[in-house]
Amino acid sequence: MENSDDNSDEENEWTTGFTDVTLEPHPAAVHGKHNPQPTPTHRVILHLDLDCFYAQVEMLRNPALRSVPLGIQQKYMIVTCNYVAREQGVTKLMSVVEAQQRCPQLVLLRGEDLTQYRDMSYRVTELLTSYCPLVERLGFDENYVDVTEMVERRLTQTNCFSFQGHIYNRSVAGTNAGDHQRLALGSHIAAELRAAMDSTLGLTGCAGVATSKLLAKLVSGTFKPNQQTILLPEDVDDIMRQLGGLRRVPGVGHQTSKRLQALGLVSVQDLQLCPLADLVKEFGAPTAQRLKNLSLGIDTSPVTPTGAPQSLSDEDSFKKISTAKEVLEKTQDLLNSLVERLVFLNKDGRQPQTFRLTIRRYSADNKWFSRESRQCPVPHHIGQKIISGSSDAPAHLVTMAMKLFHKMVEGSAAFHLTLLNVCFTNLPPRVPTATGKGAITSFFTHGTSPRNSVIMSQTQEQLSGGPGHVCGSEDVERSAQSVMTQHHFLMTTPAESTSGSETDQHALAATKSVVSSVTRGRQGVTCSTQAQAEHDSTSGGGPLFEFRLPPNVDPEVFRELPEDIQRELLSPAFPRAPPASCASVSGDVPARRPLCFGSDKYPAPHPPASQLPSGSPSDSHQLPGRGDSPADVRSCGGRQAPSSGHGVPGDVDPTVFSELPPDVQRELMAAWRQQKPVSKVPSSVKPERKPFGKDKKAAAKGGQQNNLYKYFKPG
DNA sequence: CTGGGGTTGT
DNA sequence: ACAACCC
Repeated sequence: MENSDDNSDEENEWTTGFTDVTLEPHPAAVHGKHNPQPTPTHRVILHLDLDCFYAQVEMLRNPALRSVPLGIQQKYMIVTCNYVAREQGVTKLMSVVEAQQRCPQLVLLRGEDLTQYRDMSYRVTELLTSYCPLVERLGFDENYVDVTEMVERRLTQTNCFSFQGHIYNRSVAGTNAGDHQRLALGSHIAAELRAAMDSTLGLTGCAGVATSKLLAKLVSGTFKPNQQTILLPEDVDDIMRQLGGLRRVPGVGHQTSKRLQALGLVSVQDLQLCPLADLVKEFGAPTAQRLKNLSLGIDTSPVTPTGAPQSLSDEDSFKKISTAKEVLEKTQDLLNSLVERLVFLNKDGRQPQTFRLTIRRYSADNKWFSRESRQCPVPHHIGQKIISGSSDAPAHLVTMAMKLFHKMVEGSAAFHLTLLNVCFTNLPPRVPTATGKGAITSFFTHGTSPRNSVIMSQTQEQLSGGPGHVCGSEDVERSAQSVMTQHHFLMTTPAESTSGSETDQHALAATKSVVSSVTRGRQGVTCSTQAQAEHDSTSGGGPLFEFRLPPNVDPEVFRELPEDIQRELLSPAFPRAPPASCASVSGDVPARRPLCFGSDKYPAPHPPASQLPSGSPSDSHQLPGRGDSPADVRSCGGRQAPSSGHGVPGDVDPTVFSELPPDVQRELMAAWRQQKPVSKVPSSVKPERKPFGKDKKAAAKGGQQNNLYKYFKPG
């Protein structure tokens, strides 16, 4: 909402001190007992970092991999590996050869195709966003969350404080949580978010709790894996100096550290003590101040909600490409998958206005450096074709790409490329329409729409309540109602939409039925796909995605469908056969495991995190919606089985459940826990409900129900 | 034998 | 268009 920066009308004590920093680090954190006012004086920032993310995704898909050393390979590199492999000396960014020397039984999976990782990554961000709107992504496996407002809210609801997880450099027992109320509350929120990630997505990770992004990130990795750590203000200087090399400061990259080294600065302490004037000469005032602040552990940068991506690119590297024909074919492949991705992403109708082609030329000397690119505008009608799934759009794009290519490489000259990249940028900011359709499509967005986010987070706050506050069932009901209402919008035409819980339940039942039929359908379809060819995935000049849509599918309608369902429709076989190396490990590995949790999907031989070197002893699984007694009961150290039996009623297909948006999942679970409204949704809502209406266009403009039924009709 | 993505700033 | 940063 527009008043999201609301806390600035009060005087804030903490902003001024940072600009003229010549003093030592501590911002003197006195959030005091003398000041019981709710005015937020200190931020509480979380950094969440998933454990060996790609490996975790693969182990979710095939739990047999949990017990073997697993590496994810891109070209000649191990980009990440599970902890079994790490115990045997495999590390991130190690060459495949060395990894295999250290660990001959290492199981390798190809990780060049990021599709599933990206999908899961956005599910995580989406889940976090459903609790709190201020979520910033950093890569695929890290998120910052600004939980200041949630903390302030809980501050008003409790006067009993405790820490969850570790405290940097200190013992929990010897530290008074009452002296660090906000960070203490933040640590509970961190634990809840991690528990939510585990129980709804089956993913584990670390968290850091601190007063800035910088500090939260630095502290989050103190105890790995799957643990969390708080940094108290009095330990800021320690953690900074403990870093040692300047290169380890986030924001100081290779170039900057080299320039600093040229100034004689190598350790964090060197930079802390360096006169600002010296830095200004080398870097200019703004960067100089920023660098010095970083060295002091000072970082005022806000958590900026990432929202929908601002660019989409697809690239491949190779040893050599030296003919125009090869360039054309590679470009075609890249464009096919890029366009496909854009359509997936394009639930909200964004249209790229710029296209860019990037190359890397081989050069023995400066192998790494040279990337060159050329870009051009995307004509409006082409953009239209792209996002509407028109079959000839890629042809136009290939033409554009080759023109751009020849702006960099002369037609007659010899060349040697080692990389090609195609990229859509300049995606226009989304304009939420005032119409009903706008509201509907906003439901389908990645949860990154501010409007959507705010709604969800408020809902969630009501659900979770604060420590010490037992959430009233009224709150739960109202919250559930709000989400049901959105489903109702989704599933009914405006004419039918009367308010009332009964209608809402029918709408929800319809959702379940529809999703159920499609997910079940695909399980029959998918089986025994090929062993992935050694070489590249998708063909040379393979069919455009349009051809893979069912014949009578309106692309516009298609765009409105949930992502998972879109993907299923586009590639029913979902070609993801376990590579040969995997087959040797477990002959039983199925052709394709649906990418979601649930007892029938993930056999869950052990609950996801339970076999990991145990998390912090105080980790509890406080599920949202369960108003727990005040925070001092944290001896509930045992983990409840997270992913398998988390309270989904027996008459609900876990597959169906898992395909619902994460926030809706939580709403439903909350409602089930309270034995509330939706529990009486009939279990036998099999596709008996009649599809009606066959007018595609009319359906697309109006309610979604007809369209959905058209796709998923039982026949 | 260093990947396949992303963002911001100039 | 590129360089820097992040993972």
